[in-house]
Amino acid sequence: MKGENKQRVTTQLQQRILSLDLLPGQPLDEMQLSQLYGLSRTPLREVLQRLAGEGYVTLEMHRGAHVSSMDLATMRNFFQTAPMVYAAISRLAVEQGTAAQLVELKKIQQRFRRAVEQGSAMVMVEQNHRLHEHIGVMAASPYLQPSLNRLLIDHTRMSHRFYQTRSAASQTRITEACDQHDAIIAAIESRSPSDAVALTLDHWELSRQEIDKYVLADSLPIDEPETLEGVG
Amino acid sequence: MKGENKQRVTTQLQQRILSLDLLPGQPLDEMQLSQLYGLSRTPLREVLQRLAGEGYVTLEMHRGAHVSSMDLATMRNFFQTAPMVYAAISRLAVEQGTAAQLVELKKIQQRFRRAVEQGSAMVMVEQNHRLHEHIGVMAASPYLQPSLNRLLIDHTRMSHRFYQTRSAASQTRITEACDQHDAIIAAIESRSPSDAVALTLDHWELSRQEIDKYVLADSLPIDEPETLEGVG
DNA sequence: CAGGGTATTTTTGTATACAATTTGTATTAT
DNA sequence: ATAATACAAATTGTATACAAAAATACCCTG
Repeated sequence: MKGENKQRVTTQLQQRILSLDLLPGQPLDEMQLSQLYGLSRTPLREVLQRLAGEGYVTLEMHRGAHVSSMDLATMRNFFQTAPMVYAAISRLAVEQGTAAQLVELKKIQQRFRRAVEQGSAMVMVEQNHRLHEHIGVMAASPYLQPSLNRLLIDHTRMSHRFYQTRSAASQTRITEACDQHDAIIAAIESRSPSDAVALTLDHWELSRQEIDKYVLADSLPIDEPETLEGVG
Repeated sequence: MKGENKQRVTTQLQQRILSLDLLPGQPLDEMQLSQLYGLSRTPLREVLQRLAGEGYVTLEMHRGAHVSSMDLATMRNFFQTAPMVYAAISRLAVEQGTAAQLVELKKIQQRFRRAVEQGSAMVMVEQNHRLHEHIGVMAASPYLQPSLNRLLIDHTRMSHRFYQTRSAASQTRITEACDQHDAIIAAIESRSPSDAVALTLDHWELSRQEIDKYVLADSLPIDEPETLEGVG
């Protein structure tokens, strides 16, 4: 089982980037990483190429790999794009998701809620990411998923502040977000696309309010619940 | 300039896949490709990893690379996703595109129109792809672009039939599509997002009608012109 | 003659060695 | 003292050689 090593390193690097252990813009030394993970440079470079394709890192000719940065221009774009994609993904998840996937989704939400109760920010960030990523899997859209995943990379990296609960108010917001997860899951289970979309947008708004303090931007027109529904 | 070789091979493989010279599902032999392009296996594998990240090929453990396939399930998904993403990209292109990019866009359209006049299907397919890809670049959205590019890969591969002009009717449709390009460009130039979106959806409908003969599916609710505009 | 299992061949995955490019530094000339 | 250039060090890109896994062919057995 030597081949699975590469997948392990890929996952680990993804997590280190999402957890801000590797900061945006930080250069990644091939030699250093290869001996850290006990892998030679050849497969490690392939991992980096893959991560570049997924948006975690950027590669420049003869200049190596850097953790993808988050400048203000891209963050503005983030606010314009996220609600539309999230809403579409939620709708598709309702329509395409399987029962088995719903079970898995509930498991992730359980882990998230436990983390909330224990106040462990790191686990919250991770499980929140997994939850939304899994909704993306349920949507089963090879076309939208890459955009969702790119959004989630930056959303998760920005969300660290959200879960750094210092005040009672932020604790309330976290609990609210957790309840929203349950509501979204219920909407998916009851096969109600419009509910899922509306709840997803609520969830987005809550998250947005926190981050908005740093960057302001208008959203694109997004999924409008009851127009064009089943017209074709 | 040995480093540019890799980029050349990447571009060439992309084009061979888009032109159906390499068919969906077709296995890609590393050794064969490497000596065809005069590149050793190491960089060629990195090219394949990159192409996998972009959706051109799929990689399986110990089983090599295959050209991405197009089954019915994903095609249904294609019809659900494409109009929404295309509309959003057009809107962003209006808002974000620069003057220089508009000049380049017109150049591509010129090449496309010339191909239409000369009836060279292959060039039409290629330039049509470039045109929509360039609108994606103008949108300057690192989040939506990967989805657009994945859509365009399959859209271009499906569009070959569209440009195989046998009847006078299909010739008419091609001319109409060409005129729609001009209209979209004009909308971008006059900075009218709603026009650009409406025209893009018209353009999509024309393309869709051709492909619809093979797969039928309803679209997601898509960009609704004047709702929620500048509310936040 | 058919089926299963083993050996052979082919193909993929990895490591190491080498070449080329970039970056940092020191020296020199103005 | 500062700027420019040449030189040195480090890092990335590529090729080749080797190891492991899968596909195939072959042989043996029933």
